[in-house]
Amino acid sequence: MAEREVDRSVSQTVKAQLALRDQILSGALRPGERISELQAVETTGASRTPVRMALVRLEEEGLLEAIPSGGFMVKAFSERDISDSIELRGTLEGLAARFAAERGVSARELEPLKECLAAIDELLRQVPISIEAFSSYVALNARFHALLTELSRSPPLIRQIDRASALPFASPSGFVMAQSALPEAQQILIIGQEHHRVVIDAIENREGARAEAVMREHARLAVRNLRLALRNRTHLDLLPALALIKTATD
Amino acid sequence: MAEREVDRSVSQTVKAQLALRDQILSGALRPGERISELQAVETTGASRTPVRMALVRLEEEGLLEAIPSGGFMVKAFSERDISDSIELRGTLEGLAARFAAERGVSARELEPLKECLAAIDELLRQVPISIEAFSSYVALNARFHALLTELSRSPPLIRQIDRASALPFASPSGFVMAQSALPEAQQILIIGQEHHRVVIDAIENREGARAEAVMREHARLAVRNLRLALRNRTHLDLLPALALIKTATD
DNA sequence: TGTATGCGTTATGTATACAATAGTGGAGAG
DNA sequence: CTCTCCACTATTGTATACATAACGCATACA
Repeated sequence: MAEREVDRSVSQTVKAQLALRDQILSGALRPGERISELQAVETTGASRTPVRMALVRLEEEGLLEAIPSGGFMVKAFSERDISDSIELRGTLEGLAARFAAERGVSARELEPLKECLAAIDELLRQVPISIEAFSSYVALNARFHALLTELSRSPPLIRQIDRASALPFASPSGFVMAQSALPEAQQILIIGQEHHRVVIDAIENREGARAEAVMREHARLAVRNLRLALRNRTHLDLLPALALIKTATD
Repeated sequence: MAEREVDRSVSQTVKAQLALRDQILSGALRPGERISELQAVETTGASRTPVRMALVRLEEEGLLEAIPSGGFMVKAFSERDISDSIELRGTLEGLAARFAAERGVSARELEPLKECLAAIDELLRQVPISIEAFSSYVALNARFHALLTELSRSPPLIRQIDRASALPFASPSGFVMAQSALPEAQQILIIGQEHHRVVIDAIENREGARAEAVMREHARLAVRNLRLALRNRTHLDLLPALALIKTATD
């Protein structure tokens, strides 16, 4: 019998949660597939109690679905579910931007946002963009959105946005990855960057309505691009998050 | 030793979750107070495993907060947290109304909404409104909002709205309860009812922007009323949900 | 041949035992 | 008298044993 290798650095619950999430997002577990606790115990190395806690968390996170008769299955999403999630997130980010604008933000707090902006500008100067630069872009973009969310100073809203981003395609990096599958990718990234610039400007000038509007437009752009990207699925094999979309068209 | 009385009709996990939620919302457990598993085991009648699952769920729900060193405590909310949550919910409901309007809703689907509307009208005809009628109003109002949310036909959005309503004051009945503490309560309920009427009309005529706008206004009204109600706290002792608001002014 | 019923297996729900850690109180020394 | 350190206790984190319910298969009967 394999003696259990216990890693004491992180809790078993967290370890199991991360491992299971990886399995789901990587597509190792397919949508609709039932997830067996025993199997999860073997693959994660934790015992049943932490595995169960991880499963409950992932269910609340929206990646799993409880089966009425017991147990959990990997949730399946339709294309519309995904695009709705993106729009949902854009709406919440719009509210965050408005809060930031209305409540006032010091120049010092905007500094890191502007640094992000400048760094992204630098990356986008390359035509065409390299793989490494693209991956830096994804990270910077996610950071920009996270910082913007923080500016709202509203813990409930921040929490909700985090939740809404649990679905990989609803997260900023999800946007970006979907867009990367399009031929006109770089042009789209530049438009998105323009949105970022406008929202900062609106927040600086305390124009709440404008800040909100541009973030919503930002999300609508992402929705359009996602739709386009899904039309030519050829490029999308690389996107593990796509594994979550049901194969059957509903 | 007391033999454990096992209720097989519902799962122990659900039973524990409901019991704990009750304890929190009723104020039996105060904000900031650490919640002891052993104590929860005694009060809920379930054993530690289901209790822990319930605690995890309540944490994801936003009612509890994980303590870094282990365990959970009852989350405390500032007045702004609550008002932000109401506005957040209004924003999401606005999106739901817009989706409903844009995607089209059959007359048959609007029927139950209109019945709600009529029933509420009937109740509000009493001046002043009786306690029983008021409690019917709370239920009908919650039902109206739930039905409206459903019309969006967007599972991710519906899910998110449910989540956003976990905080008691962010729920429609929370709106109503806060409003009920005001002298001008009935007048406010009538204004709210007017909003309901407008959103139905907008959805029927497929005016997405108008449907969205009125739901957001609806929430802003609730925020204003909450602020007013909190000014004269005298009436609010009756609102158990208030137990979640931190006592210390931050 | 098809359907229904019963039994067996498997997986989940629940309970509890064990381990480890953090917090607390007391005692001793400076 | 106060501060620090050690030990003990209480509580959480983890593992596993036990109970129970669901699913599948096989067999028998219509």
